[in-house]
Amino acid sequence: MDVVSPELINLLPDEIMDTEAIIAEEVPVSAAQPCDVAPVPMETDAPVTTVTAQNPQLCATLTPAPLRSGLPSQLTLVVSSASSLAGASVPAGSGLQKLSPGSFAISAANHQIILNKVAEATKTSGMGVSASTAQVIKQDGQKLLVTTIGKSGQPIMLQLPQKSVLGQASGDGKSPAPQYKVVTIGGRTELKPVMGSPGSPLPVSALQAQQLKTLQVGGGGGLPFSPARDLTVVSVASQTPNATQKSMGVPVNMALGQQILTVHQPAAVSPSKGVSNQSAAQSLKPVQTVTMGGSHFKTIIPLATQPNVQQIQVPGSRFTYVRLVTSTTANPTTLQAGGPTTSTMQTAKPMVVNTGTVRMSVPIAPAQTMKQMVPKSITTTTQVMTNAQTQQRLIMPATSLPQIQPNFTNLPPGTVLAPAPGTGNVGYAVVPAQYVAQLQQSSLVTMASSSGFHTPTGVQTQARLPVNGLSTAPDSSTRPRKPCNCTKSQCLKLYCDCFANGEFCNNCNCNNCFNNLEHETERLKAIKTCLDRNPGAFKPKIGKGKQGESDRRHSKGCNCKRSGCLKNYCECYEAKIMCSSICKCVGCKNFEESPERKTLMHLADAAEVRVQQQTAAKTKLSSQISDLLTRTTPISTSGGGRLPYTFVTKEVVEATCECLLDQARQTELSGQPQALAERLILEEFGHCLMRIISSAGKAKSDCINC
DNA sequence: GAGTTTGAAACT
DNA sequence: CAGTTTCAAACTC
Repeated sequence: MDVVSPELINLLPDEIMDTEAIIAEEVPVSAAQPCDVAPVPMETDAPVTTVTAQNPQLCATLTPAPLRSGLPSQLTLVVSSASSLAGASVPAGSGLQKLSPGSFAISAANHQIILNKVAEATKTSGMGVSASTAQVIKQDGQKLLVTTIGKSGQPIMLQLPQKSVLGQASGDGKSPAPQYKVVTIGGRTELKPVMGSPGSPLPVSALQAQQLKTLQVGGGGGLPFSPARDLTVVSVASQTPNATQKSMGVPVNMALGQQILTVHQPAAVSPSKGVSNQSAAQSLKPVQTVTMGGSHFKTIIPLATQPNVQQIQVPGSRFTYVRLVTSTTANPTTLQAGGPTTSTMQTAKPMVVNTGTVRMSVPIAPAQTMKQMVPKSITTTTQVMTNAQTQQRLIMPATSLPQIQPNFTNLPPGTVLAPAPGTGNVGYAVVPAQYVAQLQQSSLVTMASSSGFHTPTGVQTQARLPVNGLSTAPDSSTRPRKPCNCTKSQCLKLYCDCFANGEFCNNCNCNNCFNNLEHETERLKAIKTCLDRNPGAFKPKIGKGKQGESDRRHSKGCNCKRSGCLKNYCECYEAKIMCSSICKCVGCKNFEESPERKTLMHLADAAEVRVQQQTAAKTKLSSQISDLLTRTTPISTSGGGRLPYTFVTKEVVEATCECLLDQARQTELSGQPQALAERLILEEFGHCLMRIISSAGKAKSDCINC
């Protein structure tokens, strides 16, 4: 049975697809909760191993089975709970949950174990609170997919709305559309019972604390995402129990570190991508829940081993979109796009990390660099965010996007979209790839929601070094940016360079800045306002020519009146391009043959050379001094307060002279008066002496110490 | 660092 | 669309 389509596979975290992991993995049942493995008659099509869990705590045991072959491997899986799993097919009190032989299959191709028809568990609902809530998979027709055990040991549960995949098989309308629950049992030694302790009267239901939200972001239905790619994502949101929510017990450990991923399963057998499958989307169960820890259950995300960065590559868009995920108290909601639901996303791996308070994904970098930047910083980030008190959110709600952004491709990177009405705190953030770099360099990620994700007051977290913006093309997505100094615009108008370039303010000097995730709503409104005024407001002003930079030109042209377009007031000059016919400038001197321009360029080049030479000379001098001091310092003569004289070697003198000559050249090139030139040279000489003395003194003290 | 100049953005 | 105002960066002293 081909349960998981290639599209889905692409969506799955690596752990799930790790065949080796499951093969090599030891039985993941926690030692603390030993499980009895007992053969139980089941309605299975193939002999399997049974996995039992001690009542009332659940545990699951997977007996490693060869999965490499294409044939369904035999596996025994017994999930049992004496109180909750005493289904009809399970001897009462035996504590065994039977899985019929036909109830599962192993899809070697997908490295998944498919447990079918665990509906019997629902019959046990009356046997106790635990049974009624979550200890078993109780939805009739549901199927449990036990995926491979991730190397990281992170259980991953996937919900596969089955109706869209296999629901056709049950098209008689009488039998409920089966659903697949994909559960990765990766606990290893971390595997712990999901249920409460035997003494606990109440089985702790993860559903009480969490819920899954299924979001479908489709393009064909008017959503701003790519029409070619639809994505269903699920947020796991903390919540209060909701009557509309269906609880599903997970007889495996879903403790710390779990990942929950819901993927809208497209027509698995359909070879075509992008085929509309709206009915499938509509068939999504609004809520799929997993019983875990307790009402206050929190999941600590072991990010070090997980691909936290989730990116969504939108065809036709130059941006990489990422999801910000936080918990939410919103009611269980299924957000669906109106358009096609076939998931063909190749690059995105929706992964919702669940915490009791905060969950997130990290803004993303270009796809090609994604994996490089994921690990460490994300870990730090998430640790911080786990402690936060507020909730972050998932990607953009399909229902609200059209209202917010008529043209998604015009969204500036960094756009944070407001939560959709009625969806609680679920929202989306579209973050530019550049911002990833900011995050990468920032030890603290402050993706704050309006409800209180804390950012150090008054401190932006931009990590990008303020490099002269002139050095790179302004339309470059990687252009370094100076910190802004906005005071009145709240950094929400195009006056603000950060905002205009779709970046969050970071390490800026702005006052009352709203260009951050703390002010998502305001920022969103501002973006919308700008786009209403000018749909291309966030498009690069300097368009690339057809044949490279030589054809770069300002998209609108400048309007300079007094600067002659030879100062940085002029956007053309600032971008190091010449004015073009579309410019409306007066007295323009920024054209190819302009002598003024040539002079300026010459001076600029000279200045650049000067800086380089100066830097090189200073570096050389310093290194030579250090080298000489380490080799020739006569300690015996360095007693008292006198410095050794031997450091004034030939090399030091030569390096000093180089510095002085460089200085002389620079003053000459810049046309400085002789008096000033002499002064600058003398000053440079003084600097050299200071460095020599300083290095000598340091070397002296070092030698004394040694 | 304060003040001025400049031109894009925003506004009317 | 044009004129005016606002704004922040560039520039000067």
